[in-house]
Parts: sequence; structure tokens; C-alpha cells
Amino acid sequence: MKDTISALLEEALASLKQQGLVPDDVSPSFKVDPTKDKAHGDYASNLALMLAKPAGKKPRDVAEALVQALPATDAVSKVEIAGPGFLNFFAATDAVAQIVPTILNTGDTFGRSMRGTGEKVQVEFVSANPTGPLHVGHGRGAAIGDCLCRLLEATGYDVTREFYYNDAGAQISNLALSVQARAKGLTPEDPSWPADGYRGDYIVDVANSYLAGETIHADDQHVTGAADADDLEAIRRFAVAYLRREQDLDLKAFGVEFDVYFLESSLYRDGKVEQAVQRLIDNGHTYEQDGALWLRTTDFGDDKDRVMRKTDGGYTYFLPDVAYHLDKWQRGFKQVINEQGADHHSTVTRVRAGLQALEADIPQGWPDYVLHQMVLVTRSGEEVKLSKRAGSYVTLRDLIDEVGRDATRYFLAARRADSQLTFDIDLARSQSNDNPVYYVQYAHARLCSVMRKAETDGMPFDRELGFANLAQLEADQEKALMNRLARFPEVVEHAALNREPQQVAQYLQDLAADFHTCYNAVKVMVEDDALRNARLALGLATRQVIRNGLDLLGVSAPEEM
RNA sequence: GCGCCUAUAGCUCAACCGGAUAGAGCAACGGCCUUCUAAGCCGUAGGUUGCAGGUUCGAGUCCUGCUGGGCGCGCCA
Repeated sequence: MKDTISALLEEALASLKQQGLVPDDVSPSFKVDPTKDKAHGDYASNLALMLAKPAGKKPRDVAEALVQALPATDAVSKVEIAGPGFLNFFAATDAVAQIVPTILNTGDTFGRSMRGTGEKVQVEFVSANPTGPLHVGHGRGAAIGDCLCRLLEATGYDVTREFYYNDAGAQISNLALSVQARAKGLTPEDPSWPADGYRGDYIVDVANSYLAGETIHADDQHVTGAADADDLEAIRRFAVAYLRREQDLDLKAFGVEFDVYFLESSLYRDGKVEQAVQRLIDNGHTYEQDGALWLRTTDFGDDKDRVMRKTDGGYTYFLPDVAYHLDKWQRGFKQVINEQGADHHSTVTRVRAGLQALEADIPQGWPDYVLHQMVLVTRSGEEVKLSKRAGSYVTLRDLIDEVGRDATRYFLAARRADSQLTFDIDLARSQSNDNPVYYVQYAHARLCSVMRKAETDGMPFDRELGFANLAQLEADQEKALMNRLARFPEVVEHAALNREPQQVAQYLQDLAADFHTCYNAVKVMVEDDALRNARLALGLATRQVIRNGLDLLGVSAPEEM
């Protein structure tokens, strides 16, 4: 419908140009938007307002000329000029209702497009260090990242989900020392406990498993505990494998799976870190100072230069990051999105600066970043800070176990990444109308119930009869619902291109509200065969779109509640 | 001190490339179940979009300055 109106306006615009009312070189990016107020029709355009200045006329006069020039069509029943010069389009009921067969004929693919034309996109997200269980912040990253991937896939991109494991840095040495200390029976209270050691109870589990000689299956590798508390290297390998497996299990329980697990250690093993260093030195962007090797990132917008090789010969985390991103580029990803916590935002400038310094024809501003703000968890109005297992933070596993996968995913993905999120456990658990997840799922279950009723009453949906009588869907609530359904594809595209999964959640709540309103206003199971089947068709279409939308969020669509 | 994010109804949040009278839910108040799931619906009330300027036909949205909140400013990641 929106496209139809845009096309009509394009023709009218061409006609005005021909008449000499508008200069030929004007091609405004005008909008055709759904109206907020029914009095303004179904769609409104600002084209006349955009043309007023170049045409040297009053907006309303331009609007008048546009209306005159609009080609005839039976999709639109009425066009009005309103306000400062908006064109209000009233869609013909028949035309609006055509969305119903469109949805039912395309089914699961309704809302999908080939906008991305199969282009490769990589989304890196979660990327937690294998030093402990995933926390709520990782959960937010997982929910946002995975929904983004689903949106991009629905928009026609070839998506790779990637998880980067920092398995080579100082944090890992720290982990090994902590597990070793536990294996030797030390506790964090002991004076010889390693400085900055990990204190959570899970370290005890790792140590016990190691001492018991258990075998860990993580990814493609199997690591068996050497049971030797003095073999720090064996402890390190075992602990990393153990925690990676644990994180994988949590992510699986959350419905998130990755295509590629990229290990930081592989960058060292394959010489990619060395190559990156050499390239930066060769390009003349480095200098030695205080016994360290620095990269002049200030040449590329950073506020201070950064150390890349420490006085002890080791590299700072930032250098493998640069090497890693060069590798992404060389793998052919013209589009890369990094989803991370905003507490790491300082790496954005740094990594981009490092990539520019490589002089590898990587565009400025590559890669994209989606940064999410902190998550605060509350219960009974109080902040929850501790979990026994992890110590100082709430784990993703805690949330999934307590409130369920659907509610956890929905809550973590339904807010703009930019704003801080308060995760209210009581609200997420509540099976009541103040819980948005249930509100949407209930709409789906209710529709399933209607369909079941149609079957059991011996009046199953007759597709041909339904499609033939869609013009009978004349109630305001039905028109509003159909207009909402028609918007789904643009919502998907918009959410994908702007990297804003929360728009899908917002849309679903609006759609569910439109449906519930309709449900209360209009009875589906009426005697009149024609009318009943038209309404069943609308119901099925609504159910399909709710299902498609929930699927983009990775949330289930229950048939009964 | 500097950088990034943020401020919208009592609360939690929306608002598509700048569009018409800023929208939902919760909480409050009043209604709707002998009829397809009341986990629902209808209605009432609730706003100087943090403050002050600017840009223009038009600003919650863009620009500048302030104020409050979060995060960051390591040879940690």
C-alpha cells in the first residue's frame, strides 16, 4: 500500500515537472507514512511541503497540483489536503485487505526481503573471556546480537555469528593461578591467595574436576584434567575448556549458537600478531619509548597514543584486536558489526585507528559497533548483586532458571541498547497483563484457540470463501489491524538496517494490542459463512505475523497458555 | 578535567530520514464475562519531552551551552 502511494506520487511529481511547475532537477526524498490519527486517512505524505521551496509556491498550492496530477487508481478511495499541505490518503478497504492473502500465501517468509542481496555480514557478540560464567550483561549482548542476526538474515544478508575468545591474555594466567590455588586447598581468605584471583565458587568446581581427571568436551577439542596441581599449563588448558563448555551450555539454553569461535591464541599461533606489528612498524606509525613499542593512534583520532608491546615483551590486548579485525577484513566481510558492552567503548576508536594505520584500504569507521549499556537486576525493588556461584554478579543462568528463556530474551532485547536496563525479576516472572511477553504470547494463543474452535464446531476455515469476502472486514478495528499487519516488512527492514531489535518488540506489542481490541469488538465465529471465513483469514494472518515477529526475537509462540 | 551514552506521564518505556493534537503498559478511578481464553477490552485522569538558546514552513528528534545520572580515561580485557 505504502509502495503504491509512493509510486502514484512519483508519477504526479513527474507530471508537475513536465508542466514546468517544479524544476526538473528536484528529486526530494519525500515520505509516505502511516497516520497516527484516523481522521488523517491511512497514509500521509509530506511531498508538497518538500516541493514548496524549489517550486516557489505555497505548500497547499503545490498539494493541489499534485492531487490533480495523481493517476486514477482503485487502491485509494479519497485524497485530502490537510494542515500545512499534507496529502492524506484513504485506502480502499479492498486494497487494505489484500494484505491478508499476501501474508497467508507467503507464510513464514512474510516480512523477509532480499534487501541485503546475499551480502556477507559478520556479527561478533558476547565474546566473553573464558574466566567465569556469563553474566546478565553478556545475556543482553547475546539477546541483542542474536536478534540482530535474525533480522539481518530476514533482510537478505548472509550472516556469520562469531564469538571471540580471549584465551591468551593476563586474565587467563590469573584464572589458572586461581584454579591452582583452589586445587592446593587455598581459599580467598588465605594470605597466599593470588592477587586479583577469581574468588567465585565455580573455581572450586573447576579445580575439583581437574583433580578428578575428568574430560571436558568443548568445541572440537577434548581436555582431560591432569590432576597435577603443580602443572600450571595443564591447569590453564583445562580451566579454559571447562569454562568455555559452561558458557556454551548457557548460550544453548538461551537459544544462541555461533558459526565461528575465534581464539585469540590462534592469532599468535598463526603469526598474525607478529605480521600486524611488522606492518604497523613498516608504515612508520610506531615509536619506542620507555622500553615499550607505541602506536601513534593520535594520528587517527585517538586522544592518546597506545602501547602495543609492553616492556616485558608481551602485547597489550589491543594489538591482537587489531590483528583479529584485519583477519575479519581479509575474510571478505565488508560489513562487520561488533556488539559489546559500553564499558568497552574506548576500544572502538583504538581498533579503528589501528586498522587505519595498517593502510590496508579498510574504510574509516569500519567496523560498526552496537554498544549496550549496563544492566541492573532488581527483585522486590532491591538491586540483586550477588550470586553464590559467581560471587560478585548475577549470571545469565540464574535468570534463565528463574524467569525462563522467553521472558529473559524478550526483556533483554526489548530496550534500546543505548539506554540502561533495569531487569525486574518480579515483572519478568509475573504471569499477568503487566508482563509484555505474555501479552504478545497470549494474543497468539488466543488466535490458536479460535482456530481450534472453528475445527471443533465443524466450521473449519475455507480459504477461498475467506479470500473472496475480505471486503466485508469493514470495522475500524479490523482496518487498523490490517494496516498494522501491512507494516511488518518495513519494521523488519528498518530494525535491521538501524540495528535496533527493540523495534520488533515494540511492533509486536502494538500488533497484539490491535488484535485484542479487535477480538473484543468483533466476534469471529458468526453464522454468516462469508463473514466468518473472512475473519478467520484475518485471524490466521495475524497469528502468522505474531509468529514471524516472535521468531525474530527468538521467543516461542505458544498455542495455549 | 577529558571522552562516549543518557534524561519523555507518579513508575517502566515507545515515537520510523525532522512532520499534524508526543503514544503504550503499570499504578489510580469508572465500566465489560449465560457469547470464540478476562493473562483480555472500553472509558476517565495524568506532559513546559531536564534547563536556556539556535537552525526552519515545522524540533522529543538537528546544533551550541548548562544541569543531573551511567560508563570509560592501564604497559587489564
